[in-house]
Amino acid sequence: MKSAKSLQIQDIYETLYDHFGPQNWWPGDTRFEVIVGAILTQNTAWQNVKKAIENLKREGLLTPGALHNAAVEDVQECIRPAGYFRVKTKRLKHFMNFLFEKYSGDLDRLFSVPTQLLREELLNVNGIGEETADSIILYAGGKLSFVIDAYTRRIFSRQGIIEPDAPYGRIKKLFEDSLPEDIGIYNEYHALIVRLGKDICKTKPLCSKCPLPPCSLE
DNA sequence: GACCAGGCACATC
DNA sequence: GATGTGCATGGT
Repeated sequence: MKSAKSLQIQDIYETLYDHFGPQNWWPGDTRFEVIVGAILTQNTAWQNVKKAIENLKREGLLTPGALHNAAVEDVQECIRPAGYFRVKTKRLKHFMNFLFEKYSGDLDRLFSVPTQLLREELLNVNGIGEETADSIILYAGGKLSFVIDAYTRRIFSRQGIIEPDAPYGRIKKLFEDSLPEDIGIYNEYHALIVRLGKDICKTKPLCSKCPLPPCSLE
């Protein structure tokens, strides 16, 4: 038995997919690159994160062992373009310490942990909050965990489907209860929301170009 | 030059 | 428990 909100959430997925097509996220060649990107993109434009990732790759630091052993100053210099470079270096190091102390630096072992427990463990790492944890689980681990972000709040509150200040977990549960348990859909839906947010539904929205039903701004 | 970007931790009340 | 603040670079 699906609520009206669930049906809207399903309809909006169809609309966005038809409008934008598949987004093929996450941009990144390896699981480890996805994890690093998830931390670096916190409150930061992906454009800037790309430069940081390229720097890390060029310096040979984009593997668990290399990043774990890298000097703090070297990491800072690579990720400077992504902003918050001091805090983000700490956050990367916190994750590496967790990965090596608990899983010997082995991502296969990390992602063999059941999703719920994995999420709790990631949230215990200083610097990994709910969105970053869910991004890592979904896009690096390929496991079911819907990602909520600022765009999701903005777009779906304007649609009258959620309260703008609803807790993260409530929004996440609404999406997960509304959608089939399908990695491809979780993957594409969040990516499509970001696409809509970046292109159209910004703080200054271009509502004339929005494929969604009329919202509270129109 | 102001404003924004695919958050999070921590201080303070 | 709610609210405020620091963190930093680069594009519009």
